[in-house]
Amino acid sequence: MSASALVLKVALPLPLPWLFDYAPPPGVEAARVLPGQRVRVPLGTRELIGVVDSLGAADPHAAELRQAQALCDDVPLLDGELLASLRWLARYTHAPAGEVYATALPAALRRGEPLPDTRTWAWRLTEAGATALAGLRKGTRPRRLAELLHSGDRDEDALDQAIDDWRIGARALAKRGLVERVASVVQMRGVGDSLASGFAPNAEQRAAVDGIDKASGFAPFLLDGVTGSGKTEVYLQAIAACLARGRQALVLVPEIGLTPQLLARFRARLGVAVHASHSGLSDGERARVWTAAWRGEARVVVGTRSAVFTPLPEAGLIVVDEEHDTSYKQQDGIRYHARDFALVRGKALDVAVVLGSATPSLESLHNANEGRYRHLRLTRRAGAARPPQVRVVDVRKRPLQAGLSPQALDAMRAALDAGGQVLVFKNRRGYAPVLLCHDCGWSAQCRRCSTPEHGRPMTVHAAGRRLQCHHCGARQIRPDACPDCASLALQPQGVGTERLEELLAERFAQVPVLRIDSASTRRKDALEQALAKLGDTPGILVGTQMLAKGHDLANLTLVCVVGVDEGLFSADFRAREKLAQLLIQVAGRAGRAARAGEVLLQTHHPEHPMLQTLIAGGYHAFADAELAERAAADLPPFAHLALLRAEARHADAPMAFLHAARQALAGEDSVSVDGPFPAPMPRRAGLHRAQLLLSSASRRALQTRLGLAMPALHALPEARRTRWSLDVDPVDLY
DNA sequence: AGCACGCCGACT
DNA sequence: GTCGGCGTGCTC
Repeated sequence: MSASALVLKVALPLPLPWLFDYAPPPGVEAARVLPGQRVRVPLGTRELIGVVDSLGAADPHAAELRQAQALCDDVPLLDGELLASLRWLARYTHAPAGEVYATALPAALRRGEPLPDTRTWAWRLTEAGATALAGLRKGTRPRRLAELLHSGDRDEDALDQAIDDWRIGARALAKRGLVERVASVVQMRGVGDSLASGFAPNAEQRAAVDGIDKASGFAPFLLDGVTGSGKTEVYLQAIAACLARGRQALVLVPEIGLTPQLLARFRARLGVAVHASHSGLSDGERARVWTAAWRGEARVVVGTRSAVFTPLPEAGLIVVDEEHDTSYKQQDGIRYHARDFALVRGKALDVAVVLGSATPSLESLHNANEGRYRHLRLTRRAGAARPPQVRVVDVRKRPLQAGLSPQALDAMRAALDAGGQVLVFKNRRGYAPVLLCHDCGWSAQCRRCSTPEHGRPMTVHAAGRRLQCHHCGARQIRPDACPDCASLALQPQGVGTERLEELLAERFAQVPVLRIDSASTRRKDALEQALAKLGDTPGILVGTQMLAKGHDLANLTLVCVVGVDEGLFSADFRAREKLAQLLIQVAGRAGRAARAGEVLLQTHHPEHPMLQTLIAGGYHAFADAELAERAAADLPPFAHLALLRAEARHADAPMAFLHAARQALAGEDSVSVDGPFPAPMPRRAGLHRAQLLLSSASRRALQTRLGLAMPALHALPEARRTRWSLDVDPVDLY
């Protein structure tokens, strides 16, 4: 092989920041290979599936050149806009290209499996089948299937809905020649017809739909609409218009937002196949949806976070529903943000991107304020829903039982006695509790970092014996008594609610107490089933964020929120934003009931400005105030962050690595580097964890600094003794 | 990330 | 005497 011969520069799914050179596979000319093609290559003793990143001259520093085994496809799977956007993502996250490509491909394709068959299939009753129908035993699966098919062919999709495990019956009947599988013709109903029915837009909805419709090229929108204002209707109209132009639409939803009801609504209204992509699907199903989109067959894809990697050769629109939802940020592996990446793709695809929420993220509101997004407001609720009454309960010096005050328990009793239902929300538990005085509400703040306007909470460390500032690293011994009121009732927040369900079950033994958490709701429809079983009868639901959305509870009359103070005083600067979003969502739930609901907030700080602003002025008043605070404190969206994390078995390895990393990251310009500090949760799964925080008002300066330092970080000897990762734009600083 | 290689403890 | 613990180093 001459020195000037072209080699394949292959991106492999390894945490190594370089490409691997390979000679083209036997019988393949390098010049005929295209970037984005999958290749099977040898590496050491194993075989891997990589993606051709580019073609070029062999790297003289590389080891011996080996030969790729085979190309997996005749054409690139990743090409055009998607390939370009993924390259951008690799650069932005400072992740190896191979890991980004692997993340973008569905698991089956990542393993090198061939592109799946994406034709839709239907089943038909043969003549023999029609004759034999009456002879099949009644009530059996084959009989039910045959009966269904007797009235006409059915798509496999439709069969999935109609008969559980119909394939077993189909196999039995097919063996006897009674049914056959036929490629089905995609039926497109008149899109306009189906949509027009039943939609009478109000002026705001009309304006939103028109704005999105009339946009040409890349156009980001923030669809900012209160609960029940009909955002989904606006999406449907915009998608219908997109379909009518002959383009594909991609809709991203949070994991809990992708319900069978939502899909049914989309399918019923749009009149075309709606492909769903989420973690509940098998590898094969996911690969089929991806491939159908790649082939341009799938016209509407609705999916969760990873669906942002759906190929869209004929893209017309991208929708991100509940754009503030933090589940859009991947928390391990490639730490991408699906909402942000959707915008990058929308720009590259030159299409409209609609971010929808009743409680937009401060990032998106800031972008709208700055004129980077068009701000569409929906302020009117459909129907007669009334906002619930919000009551702030001062729990200072009150005896709490499993975190509940006597007032809350009394209110629950009253609501249940009146035949109503009760929701108890636990605010997401603080991972690094702050110290709070139960008698006067004092909380531990860092003396060095806090200003009168902006307190910097200290978090409880070392089994409760020490306080530490996560921002400047200051430490102090935990005081025994409150510095303000000398009370001894100092408590780390976030403890004491574990027994909540137990207590409620004990106290209200005569009604059902349903616990809804991520474990119990993982199963499809588990939440719906639990709620259906409860019906309209009195009962208590206990849970976290998960409960904030979903099925309407017509008989819900009381919502209690515990853990409000954890949100008010958390060391996590996003805690107040998340709390405000939760409270607004909760209020939306309570407001949907036939009778006016009540929301009860337990706090040690009834006068807290955040609560007052939120209750009196609503989410936007809160957001304005919070944005002002973020600006004053140099926090996102006014500053850009990157977090370098490290963890290892040995206590000193992460700190040693981060100290060395700090040297490598040092520079002259406007990027500040804080740390390394032990992580707010300093030990997890037997590993010692620490982190280094970078921040800058200039995204570019931060990116430049990271780009320059990354090769050095990989080369550090300390890097081999610790697991480390970089998180650009972290949403959680732990 | 895997996987091999390598050098020290309790087992058939 | 060997199986296996995980530390270290390497992968075109």
